[in-house]
Amino acid sequence: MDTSAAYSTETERRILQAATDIFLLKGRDGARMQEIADKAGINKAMLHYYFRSKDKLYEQVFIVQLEQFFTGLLDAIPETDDVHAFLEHFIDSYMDSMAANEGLVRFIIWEIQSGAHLMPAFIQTMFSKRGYRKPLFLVKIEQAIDKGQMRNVEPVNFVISLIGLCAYPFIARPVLEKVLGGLSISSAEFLAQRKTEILQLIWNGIRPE
Amino acid sequence: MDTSAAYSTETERRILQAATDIFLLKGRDGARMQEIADKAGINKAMLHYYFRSKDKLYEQVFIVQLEQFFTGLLDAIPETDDVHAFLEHFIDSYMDSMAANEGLVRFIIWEIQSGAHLMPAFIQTMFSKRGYRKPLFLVKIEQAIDKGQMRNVEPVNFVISLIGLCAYPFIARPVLEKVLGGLSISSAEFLAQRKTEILQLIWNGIRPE
DNA sequence: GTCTATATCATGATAGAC
DNA sequence: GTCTATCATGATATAGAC
Repeated sequence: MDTSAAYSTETERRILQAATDIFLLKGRDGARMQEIADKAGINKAMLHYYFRSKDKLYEQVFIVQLEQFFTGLLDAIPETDDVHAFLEHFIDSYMDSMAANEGLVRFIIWEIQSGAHLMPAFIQTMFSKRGYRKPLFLVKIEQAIDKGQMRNVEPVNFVISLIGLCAYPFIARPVLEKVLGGLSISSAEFLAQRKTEILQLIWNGIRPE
Repeated sequence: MDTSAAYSTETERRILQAATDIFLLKGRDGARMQEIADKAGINKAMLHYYFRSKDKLYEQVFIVQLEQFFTGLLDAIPETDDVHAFLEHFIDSYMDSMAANEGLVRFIIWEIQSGAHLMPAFIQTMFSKRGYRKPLFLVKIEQAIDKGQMRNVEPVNFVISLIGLCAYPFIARPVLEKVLGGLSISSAEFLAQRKTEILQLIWNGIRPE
């Protein structure tokens, strides 16, 4: 009776895995149904049998990947009340996550630059799964300001700064690695140095006046 | 005798302008030769007559646009020796430039995410035009450190931070504007607020210990 | 230089036999 | 459910008349 079980046949999982690999590597437009079929070890007709169209297939991949990404981001928000420890842990987790998922970063940027059309629907889904609550991040910042642990920054703007500092090296990776010959963004050396610099910059930057 | 003049016929300029508009709007893959031809007021055959292929046409557009972008970036580096004024002026110019060129930002990000394959050749071109010199930015920072005007940051890492703080809102624009309902990244209000926050964050963040 | 018509090809999608 | 064969479309690119 459980018809939803049919939604996860072995074949279907193989297709989704192959589609994920290809879409993350080549992007929505660059991906070819033939290539996905080959990688999944089936023929094109089966792709359309299981998923109606390329768009539908892409949408499935998108939802799974973004859920994974945001879950990771939320999990990187520690519970501690100490602002310094909070920042240090977040920066550490978030950057490690990006360093380990080059394809996912590229995928998300592609999607954003294409207009982020799937975003609103995705956010709706996340909300209905987790229930709406004010982002923990903003709450933490407001608390820290109230306690006088940091100066009166505009919380949203501050989050943009923090995320930007962490994410930018990965966004610009291809240029940086080409221009600064020999640099590897994901190398332990660069990552460690970058984390330290971000933390120092932020930590000094938000000190109460 | 001046055959190079033939390289800038009215038709050719119309084509380049149309191609620029379309490529910036739709990206390399999304752009259609037919659409470019329509916009230029000619037919497809002429595109291939003047530019051999779509790739060649794209490359021309790419070079012109990137030269424009980097020239703007370099022009945004003021001569002043005062670190605070230097940062303030750079942040101001750079962000205004991005706010006014949404299409160009998207174009560059697309190109970067596709692997930045045209970058090395482009940088070569820039060097041979301007001659190599150590980036003024790095020189300024090293001087400021020597003079004790800022703490001993790693210069390259600092530049990445500064550019990241300025550029990230524009990179993430589609998401930010969708998630934070009503926010307009290019609005005078947001820009002014953001510039102030970046300058304060950076300025506090690099104070000598 | 400019146009029409067409070659050539790749892709997403489907029909229909088994 | 699975396969082969094929359609329909839309793209780049070119041939050839004017």
